[in-house]
Amino acid sequence: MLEGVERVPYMGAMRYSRAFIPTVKEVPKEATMPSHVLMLRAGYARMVGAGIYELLPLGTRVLHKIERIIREEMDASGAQELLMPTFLPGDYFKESGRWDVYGPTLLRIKDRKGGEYHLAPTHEEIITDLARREIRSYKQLPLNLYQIQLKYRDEPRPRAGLLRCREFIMKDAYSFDVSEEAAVASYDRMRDTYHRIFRRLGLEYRVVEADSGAIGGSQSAEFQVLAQTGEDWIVACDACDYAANVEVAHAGRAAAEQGETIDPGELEKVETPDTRSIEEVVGFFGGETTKADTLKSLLYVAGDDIVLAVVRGDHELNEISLARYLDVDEVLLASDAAVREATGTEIGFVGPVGFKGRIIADPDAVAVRNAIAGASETPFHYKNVNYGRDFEAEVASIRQAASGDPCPKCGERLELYRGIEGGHIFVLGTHYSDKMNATFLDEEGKSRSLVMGCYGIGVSRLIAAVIEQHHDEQGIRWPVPVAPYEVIVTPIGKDEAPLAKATEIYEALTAAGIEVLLDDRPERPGVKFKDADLLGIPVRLTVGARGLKQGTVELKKRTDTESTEVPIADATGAARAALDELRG
RNA sequence: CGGGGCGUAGCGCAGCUUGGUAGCGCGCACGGUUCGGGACCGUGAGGUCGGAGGUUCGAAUCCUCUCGCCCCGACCA
Repeated sequence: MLEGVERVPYMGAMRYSRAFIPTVKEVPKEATMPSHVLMLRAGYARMVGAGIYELLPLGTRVLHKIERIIREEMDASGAQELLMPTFLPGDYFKESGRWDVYGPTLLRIKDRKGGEYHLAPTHEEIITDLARREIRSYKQLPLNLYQIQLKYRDEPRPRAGLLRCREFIMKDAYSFDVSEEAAVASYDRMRDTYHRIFRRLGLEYRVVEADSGAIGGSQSAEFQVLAQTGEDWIVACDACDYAANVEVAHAGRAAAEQGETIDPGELEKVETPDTRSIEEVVGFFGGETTKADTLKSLLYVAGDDIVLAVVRGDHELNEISLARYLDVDEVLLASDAAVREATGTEIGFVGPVGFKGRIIADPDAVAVRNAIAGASETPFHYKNVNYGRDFEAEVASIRQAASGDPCPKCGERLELYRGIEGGHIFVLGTHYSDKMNATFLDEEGKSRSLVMGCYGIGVSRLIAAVIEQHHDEQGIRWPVPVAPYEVIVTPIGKDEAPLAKATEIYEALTAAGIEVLLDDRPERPGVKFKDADLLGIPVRLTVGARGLKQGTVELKKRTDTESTEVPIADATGAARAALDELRG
């Protein structure tokens, strides 16, 4: 027996006077975005180094809430949780080739004997190794295994608090199937599961087409949490379900908007000093000239070749689209020297007319009549450049989609959003199982490669993502399912009565299974209100002498500006009703 | 890795240009007054001025190197 130790319920209750919630008034100077500022100010997290954070008790409670939702939905989908090591021998990544491919992002460690190890940035290899050792028969499939744990990436630039860390918590799941079709079925099931998870977290998000990046794979989708502070740009159609990361988005073709009826003018070379950018070119020609009347010509190195990419002046080139079209891993913008060598002119005066190499032009670029383009001679531009007459090119969609572009699916208007990548799901196929010889025997006794999928959720990142979507000037406004406490009971005034009554209410709420914080600190009302708003607890019950006389307490939702009086006897019921209402 | 900024008390900052031995606000401790939206008065504790080297009688301040953090870009499941 532990004498004299106060027992408190596990999930439910906490007295503020005993809680470790170090709030601060001033904005820490290293933080710029709302979630970062608020997590530090409200005492949810502290920084230890760039991209390395401590989660304090409140932050940990939120993390556990998110994890719990993820576990419930993952388990419901038939996936099973396991734990894999974080500290890994280098052999597995060497076997898959990622020891080299990952480069400096992989945090490498040598042990005392000089053996090469690393901290896991992700676990495809390790799980594939487990699978090849343990899966032998189609009868063991399908199988979906997941884990929630720390991952490490030596990011070139950690930033934005928990949004981009070097150490972070991730849920990832790996599915194993007998065939591509079965793998796609697993993928679809995960997609549904992710919808449930993101909805329960109270997030506004879009599922978007995405680049599958270094992981490879035939299909992938990102779950992008919409936030002005997000790192990714996505386009989405409001009329249909098309949505894509701008990395891979295509703009649909507008129906002959540009006057194809305009007569082509005579090609004319114009001396245009100091016009290296499109802005400067437009400024030089002045008058009615707009960026859309010009062609932007960019020289790219693709493998051993140099190609000229042409987009309309007001458009941005999409390097991923260009690389895909050229079927290379990546394209690099040519250096000044390379441009001079290939074209004999300076950057800013390059153009398609007379270019003696491969030209890739965007459909919108070739549609421009009487365009202005570089003359491949310094310092000159051509006027009245027309595709077909003055230059030829391979036409391919290589520009970034932008706000107002037509949707490639339905033709309606695309809108641009910023997003935080909260989850990413992939069909991997046999990429890893082939490399690592992970096979099983099918019904006919034939050996076949396991067909895999992988599914990540940036769990710690989502804490910040939720705050980005749910805050105001005063502080955080947690959605009920992830709030560290559901109700804060705030006794006001120096008398005994409010604290005594508040304590009763606190105990009643706890008994009713509601998670409560009792602000029993001997602070002035203003301090308590400010802290309650900052912490973001969804429901506040204020117990003051004023109300006690009339037998009422005050109930205020964090998202409301007005409070309501409720009878003391009814406090628990009213709180529960308010929470239910907030949950929707 | 390129460009920019910042390191002085727990937090936010001044002092540096023109060297002379460190200050303000918040927070913290104690006493008193106050008590429905970050109160007030008084007293007090707290600093290797990021680190190393140099110049100088003397360095937070000038010089060199270095480490860390933030922002923009490059990069990025």
